[in-house]
Amino acid sequence: MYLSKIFAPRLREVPQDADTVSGQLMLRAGLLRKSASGIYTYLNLGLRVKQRIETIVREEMDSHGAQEILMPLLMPAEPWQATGRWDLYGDEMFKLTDRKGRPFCLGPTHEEMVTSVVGAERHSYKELPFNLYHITNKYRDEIRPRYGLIRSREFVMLDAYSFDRDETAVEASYALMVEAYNNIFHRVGLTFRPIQADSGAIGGSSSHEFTVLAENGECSYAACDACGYAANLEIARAQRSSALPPAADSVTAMETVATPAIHSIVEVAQFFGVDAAATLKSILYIVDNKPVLAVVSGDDDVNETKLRKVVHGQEDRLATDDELMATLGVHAGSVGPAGVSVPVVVDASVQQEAAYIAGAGADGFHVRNLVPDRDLKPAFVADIRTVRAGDCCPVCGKLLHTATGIEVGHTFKLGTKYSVPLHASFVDEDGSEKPYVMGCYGIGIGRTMAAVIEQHHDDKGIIWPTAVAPYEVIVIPLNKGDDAVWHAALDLHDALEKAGVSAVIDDREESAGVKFNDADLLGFPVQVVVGNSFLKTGNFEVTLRGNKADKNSVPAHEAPAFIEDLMRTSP
RNA sequence: CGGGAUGUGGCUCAGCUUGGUAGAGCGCUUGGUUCGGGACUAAGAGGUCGUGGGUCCGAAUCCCACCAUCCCGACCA
Repeated sequence: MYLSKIFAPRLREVPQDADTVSGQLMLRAGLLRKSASGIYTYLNLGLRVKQRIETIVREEMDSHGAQEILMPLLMPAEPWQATGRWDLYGDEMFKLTDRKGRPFCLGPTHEEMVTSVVGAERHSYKELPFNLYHITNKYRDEIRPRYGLIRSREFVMLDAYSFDRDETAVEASYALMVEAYNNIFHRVGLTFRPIQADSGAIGGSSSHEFTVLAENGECSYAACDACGYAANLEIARAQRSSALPPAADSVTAMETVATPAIHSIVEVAQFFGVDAAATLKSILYIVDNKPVLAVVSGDDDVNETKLRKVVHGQEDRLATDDELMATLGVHAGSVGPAGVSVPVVVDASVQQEAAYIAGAGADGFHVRNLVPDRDLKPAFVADIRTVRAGDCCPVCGKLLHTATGIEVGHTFKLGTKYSVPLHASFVDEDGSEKPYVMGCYGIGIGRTMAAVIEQHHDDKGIIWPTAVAPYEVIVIPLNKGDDAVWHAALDLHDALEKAGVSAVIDDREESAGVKFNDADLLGFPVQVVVGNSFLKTGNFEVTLRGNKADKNSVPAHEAPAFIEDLMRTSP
């Protein structure tokens, strides 16, 4: 391919609205153009990468027993209403109506659709298990699209759905998909780790996220290097390791202290001359329209996901100032946990026998010597704190660290959450109809592409892993005016193409510097320079984009074989 | 949804305070010179100044509304 013929307009300057390395590089290298916030056009080079990732995904899916289908993006509302997600998804779902006024949506995912398709037939247990997957666009009207392809409103996703006879059988289907996922992410060149995760809006019993380490990650997790425990911060557990409050003197009663203009935990700790760990933080939440007071150690943060689970809620949010006033008669800053009329959830790491300082439940006052065991009447005592770096691993007790990553894949065990409401059932051995036990498995293709760039770039540009590179080799003839150079370069290019190696030749009238910089920006794994050294010695200069220091001087006739060999032995 | 910012040739931005009819660099076209890490030179093309309205003799500039984009927040008492 002639470089001048590829529609991949490069940008010298960083586009103003790109907020991540991958986003900038995709725009700069001409892989992508933005159409609207969170909506992109894949230009040719970007499409090629996308297709290569999809090919790897298909190969692994097929070899792990899944079969490809294709479901519509535009879906009727009924199945969504049947599972309750029509409302649950809320504004995040792109909804529309047809000319007759019938409601439709642009699918944010496809559980309802596959389950309806499968449920329309009546299978025998003998035909189980089976797994259906497809790769298409998904639509989610994100509150705030961000990070280029990492959080967009239209995105390409693989999703696979397994159908099993029972809870035992689903384990095997799940394991198969986890294996396929591991293979896929290895093959595309990502370093990643599977972490335990919340199942969120999809629902279901357990789930894992496949997370690649990246600064621009949209997901935070805690991990233990000693035993391998890793979990999304939404659900991560830990042994609290920070300072403890002073032990209680059981005789001393709770005492109210005037604390004018003292609001934050930092101010409270300073005022009383204690560590933040000796204070309690009381925060009023509204969970499913009912108030719940969450109480954690002053140096901790409430984990809303955990809180929601404790009280079996669906949605939660912070109470507004007005609600706070109406419910507890106090402003933020003096909210206290003692003697309140709303349900109180106390974090399990709060010391029951210790003396804490907390808000007094009246503006401008705090209390000291609050002993939880004596002074609080919690509805629940449960783990509702967010894990922090420095906490200890819940499994082995070693130090936990936290990091952010990009969630590129997610696997869920769904149970019968969809098969029951959508009446998807099979006939079991005893002749009875039973709902399928389902699993679902998703991979963000565009996100994977972005993650690959996040992990494989330098200050010059992209460094594509060979497995997903839009082209594998770029041939750079310098001195285009010199016929010998040009023809040698073209011969190499043709020989590579004939050998099945995708190659680009930089046929432009540009100075050497421009060609080198563009080659580095575009990031094709192998660069071949045909220039002065060729004129002197007849050799090409072959380098890997990821290791420019190693220059290989290769005789022209040996170059194709050398390059193929080089690609085979490098990532 | 709240707060903030921005919107000017393809890109990055200046001009706006103090209204007088639009600029730079990059990119693009043509010619010449260059030719191993973003060359030089000459000549050129290219702009409804986000949209609509208002003020004014006159608006990119001032005022209002809307739209779009981005950032921050919705994370804490």
